[in-house]
Amino acid sequence: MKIGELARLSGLTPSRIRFYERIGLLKTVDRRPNGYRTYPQQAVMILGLVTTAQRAGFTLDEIRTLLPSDLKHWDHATLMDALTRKIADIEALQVRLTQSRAHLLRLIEDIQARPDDMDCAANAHRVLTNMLAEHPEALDVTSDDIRLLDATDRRQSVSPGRGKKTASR
Amino acid sequence: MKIGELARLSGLTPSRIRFYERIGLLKTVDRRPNGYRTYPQQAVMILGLVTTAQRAGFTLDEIRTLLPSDLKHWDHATLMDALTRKIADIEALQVRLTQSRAHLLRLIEDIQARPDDMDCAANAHRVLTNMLAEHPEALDVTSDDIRLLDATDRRQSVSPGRGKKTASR
DNA sequence: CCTAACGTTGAAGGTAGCTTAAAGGTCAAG
DNA sequence: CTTGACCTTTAAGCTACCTTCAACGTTAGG
Repeated sequence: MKIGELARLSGLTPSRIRFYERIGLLKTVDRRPNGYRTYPQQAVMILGLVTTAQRAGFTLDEIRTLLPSDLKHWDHATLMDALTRKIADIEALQVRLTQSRAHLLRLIEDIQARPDDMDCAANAHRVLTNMLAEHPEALDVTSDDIRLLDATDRRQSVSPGRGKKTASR
Repeated sequence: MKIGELARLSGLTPSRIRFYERIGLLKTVDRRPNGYRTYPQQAVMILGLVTTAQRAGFTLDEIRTLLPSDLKHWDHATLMDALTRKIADIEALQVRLTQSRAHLLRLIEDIQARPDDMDCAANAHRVLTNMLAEHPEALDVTSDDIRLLDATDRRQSVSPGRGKKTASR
């Protein structure tokens, strides 16, 4: 079949199919005398495999190293290993997402939990401080630093502060 | 403070801080007579906020539109809306990941469930067919098409198939 | 024969979020 | 005075995954 038909059958664009060929992902392609590419039926299955693997989170590079030239001769051990590691990756990502979600929920609650006697600016400050205190890993900042920020921010200071590390003139 | 110190306090590289300034993410910056950038203490908090928001899944573009120039004057409604939608995004992603994970697990099981009397090639074919049959959305392919592939693959056909444009919808 | 649809190529563009390079100015210490 | 750490700029590069463009050849149908 020609590239257009393969595109229709696989749901990919011709440009994408040619791209996959260029990067060595689709090797089952011949040429007709007129220069047109011609594909075996198998190509549909290969492309389906590629997009499926992509949805599962594999990069094209990974897919290329896993994909045998002949769909019948897989490297069983390598494949199983890759699948297992990909599952672990997914699980790690799920953990991160769960944390992010919880973090956002806490943030929403925190914003809404504004004491009646607190104005918006002070509430903003309170929420921000809580948030940054919750994740000190990213900020190379000690609790001393947080307290310091706290103070300077409250004073709305833009003047040359003279803290410990913070005040390099 | 100068950019080096801000980099140390925030945990970001100077280039990244300059980059954020260039794309309008960090506007609290002045210049000394010698051309050096100089930042208020607040900048540490802003950068912390940016990286935190990034970890939560916000793009820099989203962060820019949400970040007020003054940390004390947030657009409360817009912010809450963005947070809520981001949580929904995360949940959608979690669903997808759960599906991917389940899919990979099924795939592993399927590969291992090779009947004793089946050779590797046939098993590979069986697994592939199951897999592609499971996700017809991506492939613009009917079960008829699958059966077709099935057949041609078995016959190892590479012949000039001017196959009827089977079910090209 | 003409036209529309299809095919070919190589190069460049685009997204997101930075980093790196090149070429230079500033500053404090020894 | 020199060294080295710091600062400046613009431009280009990088990863991943394609798309788009320009310029051109081929084929099927009327």
